[in-house]
Amino acid sequence: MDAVDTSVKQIFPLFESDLLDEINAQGMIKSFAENIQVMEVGESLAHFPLVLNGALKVFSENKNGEELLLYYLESGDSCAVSLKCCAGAAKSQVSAITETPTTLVLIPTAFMEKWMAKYPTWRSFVLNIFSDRFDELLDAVDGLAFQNLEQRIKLYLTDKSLILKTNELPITHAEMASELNTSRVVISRLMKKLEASSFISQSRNMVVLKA
DNA sequence: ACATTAATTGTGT
DNA sequence: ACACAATTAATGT
Repeated sequence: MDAVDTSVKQIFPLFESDLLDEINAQGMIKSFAENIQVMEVGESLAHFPLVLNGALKVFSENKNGEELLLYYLESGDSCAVSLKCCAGAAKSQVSAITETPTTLVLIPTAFMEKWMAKYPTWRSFVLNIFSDRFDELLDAVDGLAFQNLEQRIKLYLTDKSLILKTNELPITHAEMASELNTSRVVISRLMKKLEASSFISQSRNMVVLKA
């Protein structure tokens, strides 16, 4: 399919054309609607995902069903955790859910390593993915360890508005609570504060970031 | 247009 | 953390 080639090319302009051809030949395009579980804890991966467009959130989930948001993926990203899984044939420790309608290119894991050796651009792409995600993870951990919840909320909201490309965020306090894994009441109280300091304004199912 | 209900948000202990 | 009050959106009549 030529559509594959052209869109991959647009998003990963650095890839050499041989590599694009291989992606074109081996990759499968898959589109998802918004709010679809793309990956679940415990699932093992036969394919390595590249995000063409859209956005997904990646989070870890404990046995009680509590979530903790790790990071967002958007166009041009991929997931370091799935890289690890490919390499070690390990099972995924995280889940991913589409945040907007999303399309992915799925590449059979077998090609991962071949391409690493064959294509310098692929190699550096993969290394970059690792480094980017690692940084984001550090941020997340830093937030957990050192920042107060108010800071985390601010970060969460600004991040989300970046991903969704709007500052009108259709979320409930309960959803935020589960992603940042606190209780809803605490979120409500902090959100009230943020509203008072006119960082946001809110109404039912809606938070608006102020400029 | 009004009443009923369910979901979301606010507050006091 | 819990319980409950207040508010708002959705639905039926």
